Amino acid sequence: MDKAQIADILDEVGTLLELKGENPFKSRAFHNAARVLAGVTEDLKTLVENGEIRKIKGIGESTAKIISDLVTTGKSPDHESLRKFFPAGIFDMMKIQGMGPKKVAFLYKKMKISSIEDLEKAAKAGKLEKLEGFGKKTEENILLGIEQVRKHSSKFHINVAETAAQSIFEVIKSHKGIIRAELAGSLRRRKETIGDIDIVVSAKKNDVKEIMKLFTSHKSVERITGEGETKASVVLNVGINCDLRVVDDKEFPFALNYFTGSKDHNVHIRSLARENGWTLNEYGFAVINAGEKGRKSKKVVLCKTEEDIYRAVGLDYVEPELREDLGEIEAAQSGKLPKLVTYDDIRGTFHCHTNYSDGQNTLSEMAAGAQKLGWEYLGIADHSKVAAYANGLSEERVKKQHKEIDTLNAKFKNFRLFNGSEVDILTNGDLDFSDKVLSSFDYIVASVHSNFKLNEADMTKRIKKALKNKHVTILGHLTGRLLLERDGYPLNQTEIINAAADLGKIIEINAHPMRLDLDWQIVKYAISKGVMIAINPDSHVVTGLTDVQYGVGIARKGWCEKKDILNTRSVKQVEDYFKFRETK
DNA sequence: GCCGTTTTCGGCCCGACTGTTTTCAGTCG
Repeated sequence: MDKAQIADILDEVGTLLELKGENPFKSRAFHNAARVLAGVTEDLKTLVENGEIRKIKGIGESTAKIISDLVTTGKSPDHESLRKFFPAGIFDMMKIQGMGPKKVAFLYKKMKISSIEDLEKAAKAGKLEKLEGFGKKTEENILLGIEQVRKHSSKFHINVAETAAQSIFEVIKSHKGIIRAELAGSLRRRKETIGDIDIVVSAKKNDVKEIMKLFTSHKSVERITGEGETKASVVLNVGINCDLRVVDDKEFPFALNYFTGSKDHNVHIRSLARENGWTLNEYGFAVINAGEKGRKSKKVVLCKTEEDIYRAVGLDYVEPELREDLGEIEAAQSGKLPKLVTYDDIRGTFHCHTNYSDGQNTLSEMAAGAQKLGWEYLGIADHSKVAAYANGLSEERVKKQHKEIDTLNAKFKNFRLFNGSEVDILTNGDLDFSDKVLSSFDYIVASVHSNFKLNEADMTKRIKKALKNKHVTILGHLTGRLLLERDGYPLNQTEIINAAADLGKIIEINAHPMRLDLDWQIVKYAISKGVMIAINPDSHVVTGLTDVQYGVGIARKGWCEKKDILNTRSVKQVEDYFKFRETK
């Protein structure tokens, strides 16, 4: 059983304890252990065998026992005995907005409701409104919530969320009463997938009502789910939840910090504030009165920016991308935060699509976008012919594109388009173009886009065969996170990286350059083997100019050097990031 | 359940909003 599965079970134990109505701190301990475990990089089996697992902060006697049981036998008696109390469908019910552990457990005990279907039936029959603590409104909201769960994914890819957010954010930001405005939450932390959009603004009191109205009446709002004096919540028509919070300008940095999260980062920061005798909330610091615990007096530390807040609790400024309570706070205490790759470090990217295939922009628009960002090159890698779904290029269209690239390149100064192709790896490991056509490109990205259902051994064999093709420069999306919330296809990543190391190939990792958490172990392994990596958040949805905004090519050695596009600064920073992660 | 360089017991972040309630529990982030 792997680490992710074990973390899921610890989470489930935490939820089961909540359902049982146990001490909330007890259930939190399990959720916390799950999170800590997910960030552990060492081999779990070794940690269990040598007892080191107990030394990890957040993993105690009980959680270590569950982990140990799962690692050695694949089963945990503690987990299984808890599962007997509630049927599996109960977890689905908790995905419905407004349905927490108390309500779910109550409905199960009272009415034996144990699935979304049961719940829907009961709500439609009007059986819920008569129950204690429930009412007509709750019943309606449950039905709306069920509809939403069925209609939409609970997570959205960052560029879907960002597009939705920008449209409403621009309108709010342009209101004359706005003093400061930021997109917060996981969007600001640049997570790969986004649960909901958080907007934090500061404004004069007189304008608050109008700003709230502007928000709830925006054209992209499908439904208003909450509307108070300073906070409103809506569901946008793409299905994503969006919250607006309006505060006084002196509270803005605190609100921004609070709503950027992550929750675990906030909790840790607050405990640091407590050590100083303060409480911290979204409005500011307050001192805790001695003797009268919990009572607050006036604010003690004036902070104009987030930097000030971090300084006040003795920390270096922590970039939003690092705020996960995975060691960044300890690093900030000792001045050991890594310097992140920034957009200024990016000199170009290799995996971009144009409207020749499934991109949204023309070659010249893409080139113009890249130059506007100060980049030195852009690699065009449209799809190959078998990718009919993506309007893949035939041999004739490849020639046409090359001509157009040549014409454009002749006009550029200090900028260059590389003519590449994202060529499909066919089921048998062959590539989708002949050798002759392949040799007409500057470089080839070889990717799997079909037959994902092969078993691990066959998929690995297929990719290794493609890697051996001398024309292949980059293996596209090794991590294979092609679709939202899908973990990609089965393949032996270690074996592939070893092969790439032997053959001098580049591996593409689909993760935001500043957020390599999801894949950092495999990236670290690649670097340790001397394999060059190219990082993209998710090539499959990165089409059109969004490529230019998100994509990053990080070259380590080899073919890029020949073309004078080595990006040593970024590599250094990525390596620093890994060193930082490694010491956690 | 987990933690601790003042601690092995007594804390554990904190507030807005909703819907149900006559003062608050539950949910959410």
